[in-house]
Amino acid sequence: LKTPLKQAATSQLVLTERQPDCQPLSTPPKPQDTPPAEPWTPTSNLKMLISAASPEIRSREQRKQLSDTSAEVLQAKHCLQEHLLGDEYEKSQPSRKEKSLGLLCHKFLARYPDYPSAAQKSYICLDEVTEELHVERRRIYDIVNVLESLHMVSRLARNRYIWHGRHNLPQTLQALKRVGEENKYIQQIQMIKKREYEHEFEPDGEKKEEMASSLGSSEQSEMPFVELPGVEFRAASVNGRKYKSLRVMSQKFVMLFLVSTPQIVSLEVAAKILIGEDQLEDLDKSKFKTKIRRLYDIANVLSSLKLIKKVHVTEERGRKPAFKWTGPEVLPNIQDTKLEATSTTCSSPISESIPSKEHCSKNLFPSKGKQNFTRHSSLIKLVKSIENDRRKIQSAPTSPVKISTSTYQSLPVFPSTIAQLPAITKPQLEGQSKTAEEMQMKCALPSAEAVPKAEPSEQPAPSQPLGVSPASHSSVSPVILPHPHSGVSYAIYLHPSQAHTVTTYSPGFMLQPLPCANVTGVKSNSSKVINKTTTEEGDNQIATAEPTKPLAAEERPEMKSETSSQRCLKRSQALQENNLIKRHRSDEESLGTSLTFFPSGYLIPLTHCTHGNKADCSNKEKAGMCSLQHPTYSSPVTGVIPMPASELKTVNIPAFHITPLNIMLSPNSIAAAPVLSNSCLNSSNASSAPNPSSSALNFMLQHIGLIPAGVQVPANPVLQHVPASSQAENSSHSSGNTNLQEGKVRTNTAPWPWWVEGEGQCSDSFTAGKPSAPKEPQEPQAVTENFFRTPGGPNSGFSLSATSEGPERTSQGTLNIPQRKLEVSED
DNA sequence: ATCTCCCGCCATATG
DNA sequence: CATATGGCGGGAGAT
Repeated sequence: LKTPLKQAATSQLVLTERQPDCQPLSTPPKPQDTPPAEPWTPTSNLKMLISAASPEIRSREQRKQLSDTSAEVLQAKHCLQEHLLGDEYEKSQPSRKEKSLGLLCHKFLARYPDYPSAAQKSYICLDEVTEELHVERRRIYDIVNVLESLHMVSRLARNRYIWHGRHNLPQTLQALKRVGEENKYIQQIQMIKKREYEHEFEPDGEKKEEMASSLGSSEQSEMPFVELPGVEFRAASVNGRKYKSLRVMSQKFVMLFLVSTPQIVSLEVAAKILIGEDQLEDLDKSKFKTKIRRLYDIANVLSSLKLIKKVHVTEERGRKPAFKWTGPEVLPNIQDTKLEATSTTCSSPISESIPSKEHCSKNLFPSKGKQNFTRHSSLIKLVKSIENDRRKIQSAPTSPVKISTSTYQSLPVFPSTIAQLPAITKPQLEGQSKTAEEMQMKCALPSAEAVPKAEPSEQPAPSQPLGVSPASHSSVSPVILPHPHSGVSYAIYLHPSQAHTVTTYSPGFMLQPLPCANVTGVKSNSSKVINKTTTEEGDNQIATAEPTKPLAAEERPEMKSETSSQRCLKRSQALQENNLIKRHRSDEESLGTSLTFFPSGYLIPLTHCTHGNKADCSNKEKAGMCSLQHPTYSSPVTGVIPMPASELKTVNIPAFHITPLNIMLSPNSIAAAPVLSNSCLNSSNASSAPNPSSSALNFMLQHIGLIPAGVQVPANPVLQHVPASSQAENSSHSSGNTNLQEGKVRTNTAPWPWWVEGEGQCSDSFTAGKPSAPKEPQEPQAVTENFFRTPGGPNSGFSLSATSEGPERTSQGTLNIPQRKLEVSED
């Protein structure tokens, strides 16, 4: 019986504490029995206590535990008791919530820096984690799987994962968004909603067929895991079809957010769509339930990552659980050109900006032997064309994707959904990029004076198992390693802050297209920035163990932007333009200084340089490449029209710049590091690609040509139309006038993780002040959701436009069906 | 009662 | 074969 359990919990812990040797708690709690090997040291007990008490304390203490004394233990105990007392007489500990995946995930995340520097690659050992976090292994898998879907971690081998942190996030999100668009999720969503709607009226409309057909057509039966250039799944082995669930489900779930306009997705809809993809119209109820369960699991993790937040949408039916995207905005996918630097932080600029197509590569080549997923710039082109073709095909009214069914694990021949190109391996880039100088620069820049902080004790200097790249890393890496959370990472975050000054136009964006350009004086700036950041943090910083945590940085932009967001629009653009110009100059200047961050994925070409002697070759080539690239990426960012090709050529960017970039680029993925040597020539498709530079050029040109003038102005057409939409939440300015619309959104802005909210116990020094903040903004906002936007008729192929163009297009053909009211309430 | 979602059995995959 | 992974769904807290 559970009841006894609860009460006993506390006492149990206490007891256990003093009996190091004895079998822990054999009493009520089952969990205890399980841990066989674990030596129940006072410390471990302490940990438990702490964890029970509050996350913050726990994580903080956890690290320091190395040399605890009995005194400490007692103290901890004390605290715990106090918490208990102060709180509620005993309704405490092992409550279900304390075991929630969300909380667990937080603990997990607390162990690693959001933006680990290249030097601090952390490895995750599941055994350690499970032990330290006191959880069943199974749970960790849940977390890791979701993280994997976001490319925040990747599996190395049994029991081993690498932590990438959020570096890849922007890239991933963009890729996901793109895939989501290609999958026409929007339509699917609308479909479902429409269906519901119809159901209301007609007792049992025979819409089935309609829906079935439409849905069926649009649904992709298969949708392999979306990969990123540098983060493929380790080992082809991992390719089994089983790679379906959590991982993929998670990605799909995220996609839904990214594509839907009010960025709110109800579980119900999500579940239906996800099911739909797996099997046609399966009205299986139990299946639905299961799906929902999984979605909750995923949602919990995503919530911990603060990518989404739980809300409730209230419609006619009643209120349904839903989630709202609170993560970084993802720039509108401008068709293939994806050059925009979506970077959140300068740290990752590079990675994110990699051309979209690349993102989309999937890992479908199971059977094919190892097949390095080396991506060639030349390939990109190819891919692109393929993609286009595919789209066209897909666009066919009927069932586009079906083909791919077989695709699942067979032929590379069929590019199933998106181009599954071998990706340029990030590692490669990394590998080459890592030059001693770079490293040094890096080190220097991020105030080496790390904050004195207890850090993950272990950090087992991993012996790089993998060949090439690792080696290079390691050799160089000795440097930094200050503190995971401190130094290096900071520099990175900072940029974004600067960024918004410039890029204000998109308020909620965490990842602004950063003004990479203006980053010139990194060093000096960095220090400044840091200060800034810290100050700002004060307000709503999460009471995590590490105050310094990057998270703060993320949130920053929002706040700032809020204040002046609107007017900034204009200005920002102007500024951006200026920046652009500046950038060029600065680039030159900064040669010595370095640390110029280049946003874009334009690095791709660089890859080629990989082969041969890293340094020299790369520089030369890079320089060339960069020149080409440079204009390209800049334009998207700024919203300016792409420069003429001629200019592209002319622009010379010193090789140096590149270097820095690279660093940032490849924060992670040691694993990959495929073949450095033959990367260029590599494999299959290479044939079509003559030489890198030329191909790159072509690529570029193509893009330019392809890019319609309108496209580049991301400015979110959607937002304009629907002011209150996604971003409405936090922006005070918007709230006022939004009332014209029908629905209401009650926003209860609570920055805190939901679980933290109610708990008085949590209030530690940190948390104490918190509660107050969240409450204030309870202003109702109006949001109207365009549920039924349909791009053309049911059969009209939206293919071309929709897919490639993104939002704008979609909205054009929009057919607004009765807008429904919906009320979104948080919590 | 409904919403959440933890727990852990057990099928698979991996080594 | 022993383990590591990870579907999956019962069923119990939380509301």
